[in-house]
Amino acid sequence: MATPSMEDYLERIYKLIDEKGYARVSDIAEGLEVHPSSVTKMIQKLDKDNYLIYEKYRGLMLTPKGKKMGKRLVERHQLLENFLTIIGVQEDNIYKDVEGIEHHLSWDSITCIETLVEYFRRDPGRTDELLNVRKELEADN
Amino acid sequence: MATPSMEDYLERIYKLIDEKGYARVSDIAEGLEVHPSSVTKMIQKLDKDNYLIYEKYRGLMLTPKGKKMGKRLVERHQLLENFLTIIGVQEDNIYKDVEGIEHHLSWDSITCIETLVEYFRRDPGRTDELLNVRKELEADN
DNA sequence: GGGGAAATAAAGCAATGGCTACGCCTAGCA
DNA sequence: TGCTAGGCGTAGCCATTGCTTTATTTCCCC
Ligand SMILES: [Mn+2]
Ligand SMILES: [Mn+2]
Ligand SMILES: [Mn+2]
Ligand SMILES: [Mn+2]
Repeated sequence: MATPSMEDYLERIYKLIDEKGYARVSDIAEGLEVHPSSVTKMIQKLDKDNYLIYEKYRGLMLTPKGKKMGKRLVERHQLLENFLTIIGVQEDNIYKDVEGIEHHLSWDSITCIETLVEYFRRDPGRTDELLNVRKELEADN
Repeated sequence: MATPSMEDYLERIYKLIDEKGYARVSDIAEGLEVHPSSVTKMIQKLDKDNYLIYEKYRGLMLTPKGKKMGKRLVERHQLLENFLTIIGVQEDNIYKDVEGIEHHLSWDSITCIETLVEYFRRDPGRTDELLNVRKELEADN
């Protein structure tokens, strides 16, 4: 099982490879706001757990396992951002909240949230009605 | 700011006082599945942070701050359980997921989830429609 | 007053993951 | 082709968190 931090690294690495074709230590470090030496250490851990193949000074390649997991992690993060956006959470809170909760939800829960997001996507009227509920609750207090 | 573990202790303490009128070290320990010495230590920390007033061998009393926070924590936990239940997460996953995410959501997010739960509560037809979306998605794959 | 249960203190441990300092590699330029 | 700057890696260290073990203290009730 990957720790929260391992997931954050893997997520970032997958995204970098997806967008730029490669993931350098310095880019990972910058993205996660840690020092490069921390990245090297974590990469070695991810290698040991077979998420990627690492060659010193040569870069890294995600294994099938790492690719699959990375993809899921990136999608999960995006899904949760969408979810919080839909239910009306303030922009400035979303990223931090997602960074926190993403590591603590079962895949069962993720699937259910996916369904929920799709539910609101299919009929924008539903979002309007949700907003109405919100307004009523605010008026009440 | 309280750490996740501090929140878990405070939540449990509030609940015990609410249900039995008092919170003994051994009950707290049992509920959280830790040793009594761990409880004593954490109680001292909570005392230092003014969530409660602690007298050795005499028990503890929540301060207004502690009461207020404890109440919010218990309600937050319950809300999140309701939320996951509504969207169709399996019983067996709910407790663990809630235990994890509850510490990582802003109060803004909590409020929005409250609204969402109320949205489904007001019209059970909405839950049915959500279930329909789910079935369609399942049929698709 | 004594026995036993409950609570506390002290010490230490393990996991995690960050940082600093310094040394090593290599791409790319001179 | 050799140098070197900057990227990368290693080693050692530290902070945090929260738990355990063990030993001692206190309380309560007989
Ligand atoms: Mn994260
Ligand atoms: Mn993320
Ligand atoms: Mn919890
Ligand atoms: Mn809880």
